[in-house]
Amino acid sequence: MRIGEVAEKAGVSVRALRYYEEQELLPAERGPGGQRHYPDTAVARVELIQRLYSAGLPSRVVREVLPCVDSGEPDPALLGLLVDERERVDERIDDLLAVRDRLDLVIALTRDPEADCSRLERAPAPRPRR
Amino acid sequence: MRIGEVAEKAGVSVRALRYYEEQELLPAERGPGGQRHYPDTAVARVELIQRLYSAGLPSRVVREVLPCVDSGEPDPALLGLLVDERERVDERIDDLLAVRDRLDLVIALTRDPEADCSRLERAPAPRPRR
DNA sequence: CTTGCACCTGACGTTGACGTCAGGTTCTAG
DNA sequence: CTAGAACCTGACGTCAACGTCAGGTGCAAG
Repeated sequence: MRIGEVAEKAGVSVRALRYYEEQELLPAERGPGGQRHYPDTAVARVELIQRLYSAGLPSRVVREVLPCVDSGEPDPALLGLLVDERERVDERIDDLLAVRDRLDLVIALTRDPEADCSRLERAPAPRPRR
Repeated sequence: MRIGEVAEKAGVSVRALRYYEEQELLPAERGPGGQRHYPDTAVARVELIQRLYSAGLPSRVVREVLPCVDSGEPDPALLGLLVDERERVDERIDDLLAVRDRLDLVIALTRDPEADCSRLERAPAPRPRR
C-alpha cells in the first residue's frame, strides 16, 4: 500500500505517517522512485500507536514498548516498564470514569433538576496524584 | 490559603495555579500586598481541572463547562456540549481498556510464555476514529 | 507527451500547559 | 530589625505531534 491509502484507512494524516517513520514507530519500504510502501499490517499498527498516545503514554515509552506490544513477543527486559505503564493506564481509567460520572450527574440535573442527585457523591474521593 | 499550600495539596505547581487564574479557570482573591488567597474549595477544583485535562477535554471546553460541572448547577445551554464530551470520554475509556488488555496480555506472556494467549484476541475490533 | 494527482524532502509554524529565569516585594520567625 | 522563605509580574523557553508551505519528482490515463 502507498502512504495515502494507509492514511485513509487508519484515519490519520499523511504527515502523521511520515512522522511515525521519522520516530521509528512505523518503518516503510521504499519503491524505486523513493515512495513509501507499507504492508497491510501497517493500518493496525497505526491504530495501536494512536491508542497508546490516547492512553497518555509518552512517545519515549511508545517507542520502547511498541515492537513488543504490537507483535506480542515477550521481552523480559521490558517487564518493569510494562507493569508501570499498566498501572498508569489504570489510574487514567479511574480518572476518566470519575469525569464521566461527573458529566452524567450534571447532564441528569440539566434534564431534570429534580432528579435524584444523591446517588452520585459530590466528589469521588480523589487518589494521590503523581 | 495561599498559593503554595494549594499547590502542594492539589499536587500541582504554583505556576500551574497562576496559569489557571490567567485562563479564568480558578479565580483568586487578593490580599492587600497583592498575594493570592484561595478558599478551601480551590483544591478540589484544581483536582477537577486536572481530571478534565487528563480526560482529554480541550481547554476551551474545560473553560466552558467547568463552572457548571464544578458547582453542579445545571445550564441548559450547555447540554449539547456536555453530551458530546461525555461521548468522547466514553470512547477514550474504551481505548484505554483496550490498551490495558493489550498490556496485560504482553505482561502475561512475558511472565509465562506458555500462558493461555487465546483468551484475549489479537485486535480488539477498533471503532472508527474521529 | 502532457496533464494532473499523489508523492517526495526540507523547513518553519502552531498549540497547550506549563517550566524557568530575572528582578523586585511581602510575610514570618527569631 | 533582619534574614530568608514565599510571593509577585513579566517574558521567554520547551516539548510533542503534528500542520503547512515551497519547490521538485513519480506515475497512470488519455
